Amino acid sequence: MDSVFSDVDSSSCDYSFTGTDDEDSRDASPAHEHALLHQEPQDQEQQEPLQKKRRRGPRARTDPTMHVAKKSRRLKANDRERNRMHNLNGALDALRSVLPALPDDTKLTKIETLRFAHNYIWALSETIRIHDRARTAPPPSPGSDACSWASSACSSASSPSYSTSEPGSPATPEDYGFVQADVVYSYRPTFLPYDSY
DNA sequence: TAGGCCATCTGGTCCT
DNA sequence: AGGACCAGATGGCCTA
Repeated sequence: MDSVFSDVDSSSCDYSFTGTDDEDSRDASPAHEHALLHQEPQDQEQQEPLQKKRRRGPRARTDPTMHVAKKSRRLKANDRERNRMHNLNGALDALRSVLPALPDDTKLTKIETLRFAHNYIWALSETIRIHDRARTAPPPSPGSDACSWASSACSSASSPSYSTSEPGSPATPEDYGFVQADVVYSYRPTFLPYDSY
């Protein structure tokens, strides 16, 4: 079963209809399919090291009786969808690039990236809010640590970091707790709403 | 080997 | 009509 796809060139996208019958291959020649699937968006994919190339599974076969015109539309739709997802992933990479890097260079998963970005934005806005309040409000009493917290947090806002326990299980607030000058931003009990996603 | 993550295909729905 | 968006399904890759 696997052998059906195992010999598909991982560098190409010629993985559609490879299992269809003669009837199909008659009208939709592999060359045509290849042309359809090798419009622009494949370039970026080919620039990547061929480490993770997904081949379509059995489900990726189309109805053998499908008309050529319909098949062509499907192929184009597949191509657009692939391109769309590549764009989405590109945006996700851009988002990763502006987030504080993990100490061990671990790449955040998609969901981790979104959650972390959410928390990061929250932490930054919170820093600004506290900083503004500290500037406009009268000096707090000596016992209050709001000002000291804000100042320490803001003075070192250049390199926030977060703990990295288990990349695959971002389930604890500590995983995404920002630490700035020994101030853990997760002081807010409901800091991480990710469990409500 | 199981589970997590991911890429891809696919058909449905909505929008232009 | 065709494209964008979405969610479900499926199988490959990787790691514990």
